[in-house]
Amino acid sequence: MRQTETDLVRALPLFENVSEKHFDELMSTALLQRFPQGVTLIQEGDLPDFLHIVVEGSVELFASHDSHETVLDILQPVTTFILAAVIRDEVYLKSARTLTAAQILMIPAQAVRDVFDRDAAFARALVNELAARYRGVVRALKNEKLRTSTERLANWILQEDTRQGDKRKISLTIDKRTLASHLGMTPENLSRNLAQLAKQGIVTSGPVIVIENIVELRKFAKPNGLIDQ
Amino acid sequence: MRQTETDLVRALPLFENVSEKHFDELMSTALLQRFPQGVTLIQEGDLPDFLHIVVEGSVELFASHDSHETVLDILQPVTTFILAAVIRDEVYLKSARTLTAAQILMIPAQAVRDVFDRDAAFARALVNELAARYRGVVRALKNEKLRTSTERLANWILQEDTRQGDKRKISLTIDKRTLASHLGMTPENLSRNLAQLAKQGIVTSGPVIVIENIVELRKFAKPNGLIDQ
DNA sequence: CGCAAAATTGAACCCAATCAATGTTCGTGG
DNA sequence: CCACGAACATTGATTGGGTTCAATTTTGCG
Repeated sequence: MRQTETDLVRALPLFENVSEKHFDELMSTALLQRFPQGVTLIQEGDLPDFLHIVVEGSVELFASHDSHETVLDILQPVTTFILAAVIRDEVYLKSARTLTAAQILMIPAQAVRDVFDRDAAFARALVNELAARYRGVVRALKNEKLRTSTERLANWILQEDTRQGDKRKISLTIDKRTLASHLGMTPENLSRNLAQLAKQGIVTSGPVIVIENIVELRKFAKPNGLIDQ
Repeated sequence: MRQTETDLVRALPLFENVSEKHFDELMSTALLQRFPQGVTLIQEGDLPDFLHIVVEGSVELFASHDSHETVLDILQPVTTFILAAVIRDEVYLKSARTLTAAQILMIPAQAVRDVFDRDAAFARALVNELAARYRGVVRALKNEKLRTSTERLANWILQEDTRQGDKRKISLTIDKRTLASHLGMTPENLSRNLAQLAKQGIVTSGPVIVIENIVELRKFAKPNGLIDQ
């Protein structure tokens, strides 16, 4: 593992205040691996071997039941995942697969639990990380239960515009099928919803979305600090 | 606060291994209060003053947006709530109200954060509690996204039957409106769904649900250890 | 009893998924 | 450089799950 990557991980809130000794202990047994696109990293129902951290690329978390599948989250660098399962040493509730080629740091679950028992700063950081994740899922649940799919899309566009620097012009980095499932809808519905939002001043052509009238869009989307962050 | 109640709280996994000194510190500033039914205990958007623990009665967690409301969870004794907001000292994402008359233990948020910084056992217990809660929300999200409302009801009946001692005869302790919103449906739909489940051997009369054919019901419900616990 | 709240039933409507057909884009190889 | 195929995207038609509104029945309680 190269120094730049170690530094990247070291800078994560999760490891910021961990002692040098314990950090080295965690990293010494860690693996940094490259995966091609479309690889299943973990499978719901399995017991956790590693704490995973997306260092590069993107990863989708999903779950299946009765031959249906739903995307629960899409992760960008740098993010830990399946922390809760590692902490409790219980089976994964979600599966994960790479959406793009990706680089994943894997820290043995036992090492995480060991250091967590001995390093108070790490324990505290874990609580904070978990609390943040918890709130993320609650937001997702509210988004799902309190909004229509068109509203979810409108809010996603507003957030993505902010993320891309308020250019009122968004470039899609993931394909629309993936975006659709991220937003909890079918690809067909994403098409229809984008067409629908033309009434609110949205113009779509291929992988580019232009916001012509952000006031109208905001009025329709009704962004909410207790759902969106 | 009476000794029996202190003992009850002391026995919670969250406080089990906390030192006597720190436990006393937490309890000395805590308040144990009785509330009538229908009282709003916390309001989404407010900053947390207390960590709450349901000691008696039941409490519902809900959220509102654009004049719609959805129930996110129903809590029975003995359970902490809004832990994540307290840890991070960030606004509540949910509101809480009593469903019945209830007794609530309230520990000042600052005291929780103070002890958490000094007591490693408490910090560890918090991580475990939070991880468990996190997994609970993930299960709820999967339940919502991967099942129809009739399936959610069927699974709820199976779980409730187990909880009430496998008598194949369930008594409803909460009214049907509340149950409906807990299961993510309208009261009208709960009625229809119960009628629907007659085909699977469910007989409903008033607040009593009888399971005549549990094999059929299971076949329909398709319980799943990665959604239901 | 008699009233109010809760529960049920019916009808119309809405949102979203599915199925099917068509159009578009893009990478590959001739 | 063009032709082709495969995956992706759009559009239309249909269906289904679920909400809403309205009317009626049942329940619980003073």
